[in-house]
Amino acid sequence: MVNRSKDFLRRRVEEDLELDRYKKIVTRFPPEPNGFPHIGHAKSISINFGIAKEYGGECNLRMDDTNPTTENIEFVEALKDAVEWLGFRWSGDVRYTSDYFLKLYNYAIRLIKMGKAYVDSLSEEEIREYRGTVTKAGKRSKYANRTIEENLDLFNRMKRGEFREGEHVLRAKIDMSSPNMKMRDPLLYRIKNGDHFRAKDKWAIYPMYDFAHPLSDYIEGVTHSICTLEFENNRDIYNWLIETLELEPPRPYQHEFARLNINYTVMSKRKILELIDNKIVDSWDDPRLPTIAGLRRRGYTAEAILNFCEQIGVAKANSTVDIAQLEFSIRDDLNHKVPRVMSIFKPLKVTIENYNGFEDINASYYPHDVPKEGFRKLPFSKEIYIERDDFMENPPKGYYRLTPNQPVRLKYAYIISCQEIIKDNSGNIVEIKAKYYPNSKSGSDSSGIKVKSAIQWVEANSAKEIEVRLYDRLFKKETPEGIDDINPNSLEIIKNALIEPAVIKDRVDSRFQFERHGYFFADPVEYSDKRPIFNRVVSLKESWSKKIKRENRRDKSKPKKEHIEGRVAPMSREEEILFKIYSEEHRLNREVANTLARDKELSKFYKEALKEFNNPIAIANITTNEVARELKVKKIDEVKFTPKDIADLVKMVDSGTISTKIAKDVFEEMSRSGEEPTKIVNDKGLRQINDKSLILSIVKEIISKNPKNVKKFRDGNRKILGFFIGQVLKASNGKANPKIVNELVTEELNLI
RNA sequence: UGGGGUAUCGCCAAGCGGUAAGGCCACGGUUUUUGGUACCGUUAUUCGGGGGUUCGAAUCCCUCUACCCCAUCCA
Repeated sequence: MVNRSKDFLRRRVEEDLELDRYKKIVTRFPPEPNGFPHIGHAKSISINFGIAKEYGGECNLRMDDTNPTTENIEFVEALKDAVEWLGFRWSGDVRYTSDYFLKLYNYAIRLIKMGKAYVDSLSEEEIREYRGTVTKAGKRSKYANRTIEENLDLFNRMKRGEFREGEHVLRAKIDMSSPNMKMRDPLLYRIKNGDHFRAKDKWAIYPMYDFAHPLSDYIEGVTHSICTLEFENNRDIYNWLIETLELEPPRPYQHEFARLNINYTVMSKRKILELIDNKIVDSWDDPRLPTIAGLRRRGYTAEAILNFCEQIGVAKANSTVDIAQLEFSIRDDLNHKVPRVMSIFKPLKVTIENYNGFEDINASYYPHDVPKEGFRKLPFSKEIYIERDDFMENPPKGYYRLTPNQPVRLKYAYIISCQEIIKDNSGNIVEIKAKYYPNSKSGSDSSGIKVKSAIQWVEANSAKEIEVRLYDRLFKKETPEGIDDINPNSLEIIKNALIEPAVIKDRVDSRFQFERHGYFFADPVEYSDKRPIFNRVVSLKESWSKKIKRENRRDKSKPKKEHIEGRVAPMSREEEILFKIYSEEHRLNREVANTLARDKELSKFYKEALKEFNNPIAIANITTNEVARELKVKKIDEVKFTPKDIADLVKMVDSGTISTKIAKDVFEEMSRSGEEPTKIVNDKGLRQINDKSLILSIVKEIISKNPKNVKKFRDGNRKILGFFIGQVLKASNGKANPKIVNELVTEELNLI
């Protein structure tokens, strides 16, 4: 990760720091303790704690416990645990929104006193009706005009528990016809009778998210309140509250990023809970679940998860990450960490008829490319087990393992070849009689026999039995819709797998690679010496089985989406007249004329500029492009340049004093400082260079400095022209006439 | 449908007017006592579509399209 470019959040943080908006960065991770955190939370944790760490700030862990009916202490613990396990430390103690209830209550009082909040007594259904719809404005409740005293009294009595749930709520008085539904007098407080898991029965009213969240951020001195995309609409309330309460700066700002989705799994608390309730998985820490507890129990490491979070990046586009990316991150991590051992899942007995006696073979735990040391003893005798799949009587082409006429190496031990196949009455292979080559021992092989592969094995009498749990993706569909999409084979249990004894006796690690099978983790809950249980974290990448499958797979390439062309809204009568004038009299091209005709402000601006300098096409072009951009973000009376300024700018371009490229820079400066264009050009000496010989010398210099790119050009890369033009322009501080540069560069390059 | 967002390779994702980064996946090859790893190579003449501005556009302007979010007394 050499030059990893910064994501938009980090860029914003850096900007805020540079402009001295904050002395120190404070972020927060604010989960609601109503479920176990999943890998989506890990992404948020990684962002919030990561940013705080990188910029020398702090990150708070805050339990957003404003809804007593769903929250409890078990989830608080799971959340704390997850953050710690991922390796982060929160600043100070764990925070709780419930600790701020009194402060929040006082803010509410202030809002009421300002006339900005009122107690509403509409029923739940009425409130819904009054809210209107996305296309229809809502209407305000008749209770909205209660006096401040009435509101204060009612709110106070709500707090004291004098009312039943639903009788009254506190609402902000904002705008019932706001196009943003969230701003239609949002609820601030509601009555809840049950006990809160921390505040017990102290409160009868509880703040809503939209009220508690910004204020809690403010109370904690949070600077960057980072949340997911679905809260974009809530940002208006966030700002409204802070502004309306006239809170002392510095204040926090909310920023949103896209939540994590992964294919073949589900990420929401609701859906995970559904799996637990339907007994499809055992509990929150089921190794098939994308919960942190599940991943952890499966054998994922914190490093792998953190790497994953870093790899997928942070952006604002809704996206679904391929589960293969997650699998990569754990393989990548475990590869250089864990010992390799041999295990047999489906044993096939092999009797080595010409071997007698017993020996202990010294075998390294790590392959040559893992820079770690460690050995164990591998018992060897004439009776061993190999994997059933590692022998085939009638092998397909390209099969590397043991066959009636293909020898194979027993890893760390000898080369064997098949002498006889023993079958039972129904024709199943039950045993292989083999012979070994005494001079082929690993490390001192003088047999000269070439084998295609080495396979794993265990010695029959010393091998230990283990249970292995082979986990696979939970759903068979990429985008699961429900329980019907469950992968019925998401868990395969092998009760009597065999493993070399050192794994059980020495226990050098809790994670192993079972060679050629995958990475495994001693189940932290159910493992015992009597019944050792290993979870498969992830299988190894396997090109052999894929190659076989590929042969009978059809190509199902997706057809490109068909594009539907929509209809442009028709012009009004006046617009049509304008369009006609612009395109026919002023000879503007249709697109420009169209843009101008449909936009009254632009049109007016254009006409005024035209009075100053009669060059309709040039004025129209700059108006519909540059001026239009400014008008998108500012109102007409906020822009700092006048039509005359634009006309002057065009005049300079027209006369060749400046190039269009310089004109853009001047325009930027104009809209920033409001200075006159001629002054800017003079002050900065921006006159363009038209002297051919001067430009030519720069061109030659650039060409001689970049032989590699010259070669690219000669090899047919025309786009590289842009590189040379850019370089020449840069060398002349942007002043060289780009048309001439273009001409000369092309000429020179073709000469070579 | 009003508002707010988003579109760059099969999946993520850089890019902010001057040569379309990188990772995953896939595909070849080399090394290998793991059909693993590592290493080398291949994979976007094109950035949702169409126009326009410019010497030059993924980037600026116009327009169309698709998808996501908002009408819980959830967060």
